[in-house]
Amino acid sequence: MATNVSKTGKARRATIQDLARAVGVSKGTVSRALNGYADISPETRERVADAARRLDYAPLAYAQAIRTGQSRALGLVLQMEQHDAQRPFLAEFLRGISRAASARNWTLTLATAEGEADGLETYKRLIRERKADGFILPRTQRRDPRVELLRAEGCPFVLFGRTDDPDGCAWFDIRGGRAMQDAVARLHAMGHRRIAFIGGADETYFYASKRLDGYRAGLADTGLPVDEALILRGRMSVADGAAALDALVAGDLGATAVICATDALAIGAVRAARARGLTVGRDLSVIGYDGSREGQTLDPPLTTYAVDQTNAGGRLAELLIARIGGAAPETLRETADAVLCAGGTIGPPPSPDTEQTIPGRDS
Amino acid sequence: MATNVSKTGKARRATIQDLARAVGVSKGTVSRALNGYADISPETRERVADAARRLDYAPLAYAQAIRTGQSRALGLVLQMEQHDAQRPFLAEFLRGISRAASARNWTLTLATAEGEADGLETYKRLIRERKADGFILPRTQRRDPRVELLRAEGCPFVLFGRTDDPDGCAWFDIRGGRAMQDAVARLHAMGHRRIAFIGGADETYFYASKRLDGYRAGLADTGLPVDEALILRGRMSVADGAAALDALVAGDLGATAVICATDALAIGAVRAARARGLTVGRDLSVIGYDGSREGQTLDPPLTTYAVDQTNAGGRLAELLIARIGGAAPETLRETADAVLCAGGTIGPPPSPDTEQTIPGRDS
DNA sequence: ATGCCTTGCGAAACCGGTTTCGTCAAGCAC
DNA sequence: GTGCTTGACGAAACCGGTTTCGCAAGGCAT
Repeated sequence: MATNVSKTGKARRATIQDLARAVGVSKGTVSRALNGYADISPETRERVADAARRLDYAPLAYAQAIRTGQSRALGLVLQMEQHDAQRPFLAEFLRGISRAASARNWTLTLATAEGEADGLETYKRLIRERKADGFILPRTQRRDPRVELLRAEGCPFVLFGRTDDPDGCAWFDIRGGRAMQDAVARLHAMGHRRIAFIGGADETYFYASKRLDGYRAGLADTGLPVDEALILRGRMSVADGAAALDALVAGDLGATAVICATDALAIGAVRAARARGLTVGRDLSVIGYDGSREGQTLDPPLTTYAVDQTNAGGRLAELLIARIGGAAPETLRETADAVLCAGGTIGPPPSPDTEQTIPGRDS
Repeated sequence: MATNVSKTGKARRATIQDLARAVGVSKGTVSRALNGYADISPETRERVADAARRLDYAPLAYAQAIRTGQSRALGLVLQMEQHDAQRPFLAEFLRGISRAASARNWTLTLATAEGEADGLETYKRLIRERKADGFILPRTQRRDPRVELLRAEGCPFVLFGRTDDPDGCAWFDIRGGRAMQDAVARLHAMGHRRIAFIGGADETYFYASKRLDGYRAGLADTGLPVDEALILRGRMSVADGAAALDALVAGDLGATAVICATDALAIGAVRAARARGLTVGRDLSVIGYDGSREGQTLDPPLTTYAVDQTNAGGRLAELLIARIGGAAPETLRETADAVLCAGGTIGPPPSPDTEQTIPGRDS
């Protein structure tokens, strides 16, 4: 009559004791069997595993945590002041993390913060109360106070992006610079010779500076000269993109293509170009970076480099779990490339000169 | 020399034992003092509180959980197939939850699921392993399998929205129907007499049916007849909105205004109207619902009813914590209204008749 | 047969809290 | 002064796991 139903009639979880009784061994043996200790006979291990399946037993992470100090929870703190960029991808990013975490029976603990200072306080609180065993740090800066804090606290973490001082850091990064470089090559191959760049003014973020570097590298690869006048900076909003394009046209610098460090900038550029009566993809080529939904709902859709946020979240979760497990950070560094997402906003340059206007010359 | 620094030199958390020693009482007394038991003298309580502050002591939620069964974690499962609608607001919604939760020293455990079946499995897993003490259910359906599951499991939950059978349910809901009703009244006051409605085809969601009800109620209030031909249904995408507007114009039903159940539909309607050469806000009035960013970046911005997602998340967290604390669900039911967010997409109807075309008659 | 090493498991301590129970001293009524 | 109640706290059990330690049984060499 000993069932796992309490007096209230509600089904009760099986505990490790129940399992031990069912198998006829001590609970210490059950624990060691489930955790892969070597001093358990294969036969006993098998019987324990069977019984666990039958009784639908799973250990409580928080009960384990009290002894092991680990609660199998990944931490993520979203800083809400960074509106624009993070928002569109959030759901996919979370999906990636959550999927990878659940697959290994970890969970995701999420918090939000209102600014940098509040963010740091939030990390401290979560660490002090051990709400997470480690953290994923989105949108890293070149010099990132969060990294310094977590390093000092001895708390495991993984960067989404990179930082200037890689000491003790594990990361997953998308090589945005490489995408910019590829963009230059592509546009050059199409015939463009005056290629402008609209990037972020704020190079405290690692990715912002890397994208500009990539643009420069692309010019170097193709042998095009760097013209600083073709490099425009703004914040990362749509309006900034529009303003930059206006400045570019007003400067009359002969640019036939514009590479934008983000889709938001690119969307602004496309709008401003249209407002001036230019047909994007013919009179002017525009290429973005992000693979945002908004860019794809443009008509024609924006040519851009898409980032797989679900994959990024998943890899970050895996890396962090490994890091918490004790792997050396140096062994936990991965990068991936953004992939070109063909749209309709690039094409050969218009033909002010002879080259492409000679009839019949299409060999 | 007894400090809270371990051999490794890393700062160690103060435990309840440390605190007990510092005050000179037993750890049971400390626990009871901190948890507000009556059998502790005011003086002792004060000394314990002081020492806790000095030692920067906070109990570990998972150590408490092992005895109390509660880990002070709110659960949220996002179902990823519901792309469009949930995504734009996600960050703000999470912010609301997280803020309210942290204020009471709770945390948010987040998981994602790929579909309804996977979602239910996810809830089961989280419940079985007690990863959360209760759940916030976003996007409730009229008959919601999650509600049935949680009810059966005896696990506390709060709905964002409502459901047909309110038994045992706590909720926070935005009265979308009331917004639709208000929209009709407003348009009627401007002079519109033929007001169409573009809504969702799928009335398994409570809110979809409520919005249509609201539209009908608005017509009834103003004495306008219900013309079923003016009620169009689609899924909730931009394309559906465009298709519905096309159908409306093709039907030549004399509609001068369109109320849309979501901003996505409204954006589609605006686009389709423009494609036909209509000036929205003059030739045709369009009004949406959601307060989405996309709607506000239209030019002119969409007139819509905005939902405060941060507040919704916050209220839901509060209600759920109260529910977990044992409050009766009937006492935990709140509603709020969406607020009109004035844009430029509505105006008086165009004047096919004399009324508004008589020159000089602008008294 | 003896001694030694290995294998496999039980017993018990332990993690950091909560809660029950018992007890001692003070206060009060008589 | 005695008996009873009350207030305030300590001791210890407890929650559900993990980990250490010790020991018995069996195998092997001698």
